[in-house]
Amino acid sequence: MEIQATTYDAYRLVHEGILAFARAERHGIRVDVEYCKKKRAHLTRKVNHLYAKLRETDLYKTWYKVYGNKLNTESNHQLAYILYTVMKMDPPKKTKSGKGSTDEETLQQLNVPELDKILEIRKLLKIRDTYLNAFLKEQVHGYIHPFFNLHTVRTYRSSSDRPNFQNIPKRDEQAMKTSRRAIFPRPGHQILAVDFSGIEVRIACCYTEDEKLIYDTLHGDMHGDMAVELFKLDSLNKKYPGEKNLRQGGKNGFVFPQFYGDYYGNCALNLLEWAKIGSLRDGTPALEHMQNKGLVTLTKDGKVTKKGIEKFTEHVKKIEEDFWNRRYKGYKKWKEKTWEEYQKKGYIKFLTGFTYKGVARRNELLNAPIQGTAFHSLLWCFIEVDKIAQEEEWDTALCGQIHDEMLTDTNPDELERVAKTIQRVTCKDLPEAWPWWIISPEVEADLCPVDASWNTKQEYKLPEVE
DNA sequence: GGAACTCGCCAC
DNA sequence: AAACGTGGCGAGTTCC
Repeated sequence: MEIQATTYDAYRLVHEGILAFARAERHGIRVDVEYCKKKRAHLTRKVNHLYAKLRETDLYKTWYKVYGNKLNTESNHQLAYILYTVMKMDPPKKTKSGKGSTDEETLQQLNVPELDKILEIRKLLKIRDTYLNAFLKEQVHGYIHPFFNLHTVRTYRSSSDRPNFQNIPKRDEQAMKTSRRAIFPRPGHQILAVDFSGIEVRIACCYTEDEKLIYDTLHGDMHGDMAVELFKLDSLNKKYPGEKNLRQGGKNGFVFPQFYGDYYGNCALNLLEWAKIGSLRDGTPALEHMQNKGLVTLTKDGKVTKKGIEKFTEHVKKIEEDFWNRRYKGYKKWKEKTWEEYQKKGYIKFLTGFTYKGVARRNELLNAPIQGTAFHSLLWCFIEVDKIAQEEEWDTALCGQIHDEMLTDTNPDELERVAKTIQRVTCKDLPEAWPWWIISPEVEADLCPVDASWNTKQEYKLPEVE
């Protein structure tokens, strides 16, 4: 690559980034203190109610016999001892340090109805303690001031703390609503969030210059294509919910894990989980279809047999080989070249001028430039938008950032101007400033109504910029 | 009584 | 041969 950013460019990005983040931190984010208090109490009542039910169960009675007054339902250590030592159940999964696991997946597999109550309690406590309580602890005069750090992450991404603004629930409906209901714009303002679409894949395009990857990103559907191959479908259409699930499986069970460096063994197991909730447009369950295609064998009650898992794993192995050796061979070549360079020199350089050095495993090393550079693109835009906001004396302010997304606390009168500016900076100015952006960036936006909390966001079509 | 650890779980 | 990248944080536990 002939275009080479310098270390000084990297330094400047961090320097200006810190200043822009400091302004966002000072601005802060409004929280509904009364709501947090009320909801916190409400969750406590709910949890107590669940505790009362749990106390009636056999599991609890066994637990009490062993621990007496030291019994603590939040202690996974105690729970593991009860399940795997006292009750002598076989742990379906072990933790890194080799003890029987008590995470959600494991407890569900154990098929003990009482454990569902523990999971429900865990979920509510997570919302109460990690989010609502943290907001209350950190708020000053109704505003939290999350920090955005540029000095903590090996890949030169950012992190956030006090409180962490980058892990507020989004996927789980209840957790999302309960947590984000606490986050508000300034009075009379509205929250606008703009995020890059598939930025890591696009950055991978810039590094690898893989023609097929570029084509698929712009015009194709790599997740759908992979689902078709993995589940041996004739075709796939997202408009059928069962087939949409299979596409999700292709994406989250294969494509993303592969890009992070996972291998066919884990992917196969993952994909079988996705297959359970997938079906064809004619209603055929995905697993049944897969059996018809000879990908798995099922027991009478519809479970995948051990032999079936082996068969499917072999199938996924072949698809993995094809994925890297044929489909994205340019990407593979880049991985080999980059790993070799690192082993020879002890470091690699990012397109943004940052140097990655020190001991790294292969997956870490190959992920770093992509993750870091994706974030630097957001950071560059954040700085630009912040500068324009200063120059033009906006009443609107940047107030936060989540790796590939920026949030503004927006004056509705300025909404169109703000949206246009962000659209222009992200999609036009960025690739002009950094010509190694050989594929066009794209952004999507969400907007909340005026004076409405973050859980009310709706898709917002950004104005066209010529 | 605090530091350092494990585990689980939220985000990208 | 091995096999998922980057974080923060609450709670429990262990160590000193």
